[in-house]
Amino acid sequence: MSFLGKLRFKDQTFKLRENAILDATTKLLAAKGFDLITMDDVADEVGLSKPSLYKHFKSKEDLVTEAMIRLVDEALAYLEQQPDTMSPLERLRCLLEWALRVRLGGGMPFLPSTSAHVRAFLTQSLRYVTRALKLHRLLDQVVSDAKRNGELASELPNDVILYSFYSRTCDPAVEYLRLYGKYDDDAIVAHMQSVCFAGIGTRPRS
Amino acid sequence: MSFLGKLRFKDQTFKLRENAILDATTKLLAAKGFDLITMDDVADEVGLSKPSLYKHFKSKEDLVTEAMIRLVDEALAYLEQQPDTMSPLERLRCLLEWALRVRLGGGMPFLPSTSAHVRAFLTQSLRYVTRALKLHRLLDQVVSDAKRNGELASELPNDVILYSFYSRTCDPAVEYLRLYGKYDDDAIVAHMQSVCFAGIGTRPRS
DNA sequence: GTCTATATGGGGATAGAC
DNA sequence: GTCTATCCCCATATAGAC
Repeated sequence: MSFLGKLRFKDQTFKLRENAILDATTKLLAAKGFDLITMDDVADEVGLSKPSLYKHFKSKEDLVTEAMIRLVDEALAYLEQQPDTMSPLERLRCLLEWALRVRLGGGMPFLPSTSAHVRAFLTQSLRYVTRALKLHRLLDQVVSDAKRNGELASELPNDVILYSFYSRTCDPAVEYLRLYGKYDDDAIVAHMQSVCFAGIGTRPRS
Repeated sequence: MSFLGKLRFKDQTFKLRENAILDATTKLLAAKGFDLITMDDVADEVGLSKPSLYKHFKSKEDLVTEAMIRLVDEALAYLEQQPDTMSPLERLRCLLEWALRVRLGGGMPFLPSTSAHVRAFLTQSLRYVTRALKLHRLLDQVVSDAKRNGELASELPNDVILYSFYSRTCDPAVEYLRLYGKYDDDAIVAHMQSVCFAGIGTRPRS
């Protein structure tokens, strides 16, 4: 609860409620996607009425934007918390694991590939774009380091690696593996990491 | 036009119009996604009025289902047309290239990962599911063959390989590479194939 | 089978009382 | 700031003339 700082009591409860709303939004977004969510759904999930929602967020798009911003902030926080001793490759492996486990736990993937509409209004939000860019720049540096270390394919351009990495965090294969493959979370994470870094082709014998 | 067979003239024009509608639907689906398409959009694109659309397809969901079915049929046709001399790995490489080029040309990815809603009603359609399953079984055999040949990672289960492969055909990385990476189609296909089969990690020296 | 015109319903957003 | 009740747009789907 440290994020509350020294707010007055009323402001604290306000912040807490806002976070509860964002939690519900995140959960519903993961489950149903933007277009299938109604503001009534969110209100019901939080145990609030719809008009109260609009006191906190001025529109559905604004609400979702804030949820996405919070998610990127969490990713940034996760990166910063990694110990300096970690190799670049380990950083990426762990970040992928973190993102996958967030999803498997009912959270959201942090790339809005799901909907052209969502992508459109997110890129309109300066606050979102700023954070996304910051994350992108940090990871770009990690990728450069990893290539220099010989931990990532130096023949691939950085952006190819990065976009592929992002795509793995929101890969629909995860849902299919859980639904039809009946794997548990650990197995799914392991397989996704394996495919992400080594592909589906034959690997060199170790 | 051989698909028209020996239909009477009226039935032929009917079939042709139906195909034009499906073409428009496919194009719009790729561009905007299911939720953002309106039946007016489709009608305008074909040069028809909305009620006429409903003479051909009884609902928006039905329309989209038919478009997806046609797409899976095209994938099946593409597979069958491959020469017997092709290795299993080559079959997969070429199928991936085919799917990616369909997308890059304004077409649709053949996995409905885009929307929970779309996935829901597609899996309700027996005709769609039947075809999707047929494609899945065919590819499962190809994967088994490739593993036996030492062309694919034998340590990965078939379904992990297959779902990963499907995901590459509708990978959002493609759009990002085109939009922000400024790669041409050939480069995008090459990079996506490279990442799909060898991952982003260090590759063995050749 | 094609059109113009219209019905229907759902969901985003708000008015106004408390 | 929270609620109940309501507005109103928009998109799916249809009625009915030709």
